[in-house]
Amino acid sequence: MQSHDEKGTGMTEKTPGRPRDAAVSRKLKDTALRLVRDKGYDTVPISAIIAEAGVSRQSLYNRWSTKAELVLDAFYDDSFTRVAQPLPRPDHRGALATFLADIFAHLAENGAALRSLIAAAQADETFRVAFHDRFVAPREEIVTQLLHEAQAAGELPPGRDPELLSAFVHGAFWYRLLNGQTLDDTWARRIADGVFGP
Amino acid sequence: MQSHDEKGTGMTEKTPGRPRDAAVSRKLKDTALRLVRDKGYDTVPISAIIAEAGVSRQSLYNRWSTKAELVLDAFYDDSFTRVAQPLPRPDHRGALATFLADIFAHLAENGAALRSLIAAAQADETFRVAFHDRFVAPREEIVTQLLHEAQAAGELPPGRDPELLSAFVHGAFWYRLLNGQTLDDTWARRIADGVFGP
Amino acid sequence: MQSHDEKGTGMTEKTPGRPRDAAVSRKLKDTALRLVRDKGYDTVPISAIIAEAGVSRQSLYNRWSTKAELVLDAFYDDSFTRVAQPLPRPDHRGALATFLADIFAHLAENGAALRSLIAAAQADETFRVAFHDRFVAPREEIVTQLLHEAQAAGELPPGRDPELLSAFVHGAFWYRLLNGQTLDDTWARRIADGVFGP
Amino acid sequence: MQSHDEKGTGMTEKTPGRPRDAAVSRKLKDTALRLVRDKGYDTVPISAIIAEAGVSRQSLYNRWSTKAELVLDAFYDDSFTRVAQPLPRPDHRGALATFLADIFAHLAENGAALRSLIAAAQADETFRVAFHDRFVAPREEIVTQLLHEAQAAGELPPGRDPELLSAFVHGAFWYRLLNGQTLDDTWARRIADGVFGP
DNA sequence: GTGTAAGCGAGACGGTACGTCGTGTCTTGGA
DNA sequence: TCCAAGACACGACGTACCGTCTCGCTTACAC
Repeated sequence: MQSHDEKGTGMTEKTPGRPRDAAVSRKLKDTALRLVRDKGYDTVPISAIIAEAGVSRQSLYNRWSTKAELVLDAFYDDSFTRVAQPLPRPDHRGALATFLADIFAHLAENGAALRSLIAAAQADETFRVAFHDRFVAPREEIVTQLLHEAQAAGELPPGRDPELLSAFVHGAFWYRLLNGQTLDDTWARRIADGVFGP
Repeated sequence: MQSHDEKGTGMTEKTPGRPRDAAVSRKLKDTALRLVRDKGYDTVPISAIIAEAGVSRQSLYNRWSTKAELVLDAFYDDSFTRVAQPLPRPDHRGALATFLADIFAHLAENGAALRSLIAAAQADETFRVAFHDRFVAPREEIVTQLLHEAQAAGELPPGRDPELLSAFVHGAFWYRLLNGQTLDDTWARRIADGVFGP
Repeated sequence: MQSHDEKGTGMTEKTPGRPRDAAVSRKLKDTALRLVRDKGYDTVPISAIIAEAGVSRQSLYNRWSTKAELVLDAFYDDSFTRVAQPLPRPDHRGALATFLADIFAHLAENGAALRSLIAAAQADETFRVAFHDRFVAPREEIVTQLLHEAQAAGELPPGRDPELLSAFVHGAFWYRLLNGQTLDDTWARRIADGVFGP
Repeated sequence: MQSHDEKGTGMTEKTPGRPRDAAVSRKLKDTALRLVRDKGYDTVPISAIIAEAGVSRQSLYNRWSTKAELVLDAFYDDSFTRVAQPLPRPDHRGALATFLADIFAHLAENGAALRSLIAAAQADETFRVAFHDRFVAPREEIVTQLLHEAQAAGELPPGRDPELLSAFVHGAFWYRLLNGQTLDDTWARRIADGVFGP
């Protein structure tokens, strides 16, 4: 629940002057999250966010340089972000299917916003990196880890390439998401089966 | 080399008045293509395209409603668009690797633009559909077809799911592209091997 | 009733493209004039002018670079601007008094605006020059001319210095105006008497 | 060398708490004076003054409500402000010329700032009054007094109107100043001659 | 001494205004 | 009807000041 992108608050060193008002950050992130979910990323102008949040323009720019960064932070704070749910061990195939099904369930609410974040990432390299580090990489790591464990447990044939399979899994996920296709439990199962084999 | 998106030219019905100047369309598409490749999709304003093309604003809007549609058309015209290169039959695994390697080679030049098109597609549903129908689906179909043939030829185990594998292939491609990772011959081979098994 | 400051319309050469809409200029100048008269020069933001005029921001900047230039043009167009009322010849002292009394009468309505224009002129040299050339100098010239004629007619002693006396006249006017003091017929008479001697 | 406008220090009543730091006032006035002289009144934002002075924003607002008041105070402190130099008696015409020449000499350095103070006075009535009381009225009084004495001494014809002549003198001064015209010894002499007659 | 009250540097904060940019529609004159 | 040129309404942007506020600290005086 703590921010990563906010400017100048990297460390907790004591700074002179009036401290940033946490409520302002809170309101901005909450409003941004809500508006982006409701109307979509680029339909929402910055002015709308600050107006709804009842906050001054400068207060936003004091914290974030871009709408993208604000929204990224907002999503990170959001529960959607919980990433590290422990996966049940014995059945790795089922674990993967469940993990994917969970993510897909969240996309019902956040899919549009996630798509717009991916889109925004294509126009801004530093944002892309931040987005990758905080959202993409952790999830990919989880799957890669799971596949390695499955291989160690003999559930996945030793010849398979976990990194590649992880890219397959996330790729299939992104590909369908960005092409406006459905992502449901069936697809989660199908992907898991495709990875572990018939 | 013929346009699909251009407005009002679907049929060759006789219209009264002065006919559209094909050179204008040509200049617009060429300029759009060049500028987008050079500076990126959303760095290039429409004003810049018409200025460079030496064409009036209205002439553009007579043909396309959006920058996205123009650029889509421009890319469609471009050689990058050739999609249906015949695949050599006997070795399907190798055919897939070659097919991917070809695409990846084109991305060296067009990757950035393609990414921005995918990004633009996230904000505009009708554009997304057009983009999908003209760029995404054909290529996916090629791979699906190839996998089916490979299965028929016994090169791919019968238990495998060609549609899913096709999603894996394109997903891996998109995933790496959109995350700014390299796509080279090695990856093409690795993907093909991942699909056909070790 | 024709503008001097409007950009790019110095000559009546035929320009290609859609011509400027005279109604837009009209509305801008009228609104600017009214608002400045009512609320004072720097109390009126540009945004208020364009909002009231129902005109786009760019349309204003197409014509004038500054609020100052717009307002100056607006005042120039205004009847307040009529400057060259012919002065009755025989009685030069009375003519001067009448001329001043006329101006003072106009100040009842425009005094505040004139003060704010003078103030604005102090911050912007080019505006100051424009203001001087179009408003100040013509009036000073009238008085100087009148004094010369009076001198020729023997009404003003030959030893007097018309340029200086003209500066005295306008100076007294400005001095009282800018110091918030009254300017009425009595003062007009008093100034005229001071110039021509008892 | 003592301030008039500073808030809350009118009397020397004992106030509890830490007393104001005179050095802060000093630094503010000095910096304001210097910056305004160098770059002009409205080119200098308050932020620049406090930054240069190394003083906090609040410390300024503790003392003055406006940039205008601060600058007014700064100028009042400045040597330019010395107003009451005794005038030599016998030759009143020469005394006036000298008085004006002195003022004009100071304007070489302070003219721009004085103009901007006059400008600021047009937008703020209470400031206008303060400015008038401290800068304008005293000087006008000196001249009026001098003219009365000259009249008593028979140097100025009894029919002349000292108040009007004083307005002439200062008016001519302001008029030329605000219109960006030169003010030098020649003009001082010319004005004096105009007042006393040939 | 200790408490109280204000000054002080620093900087956040809600505002307001600014001038620029981009978009899609429109209105000229001429082809 | 097309075309080049450019005006137009609209809406968003990021910046600049302003005057107020809230921190933590310091400085005086009163008790």
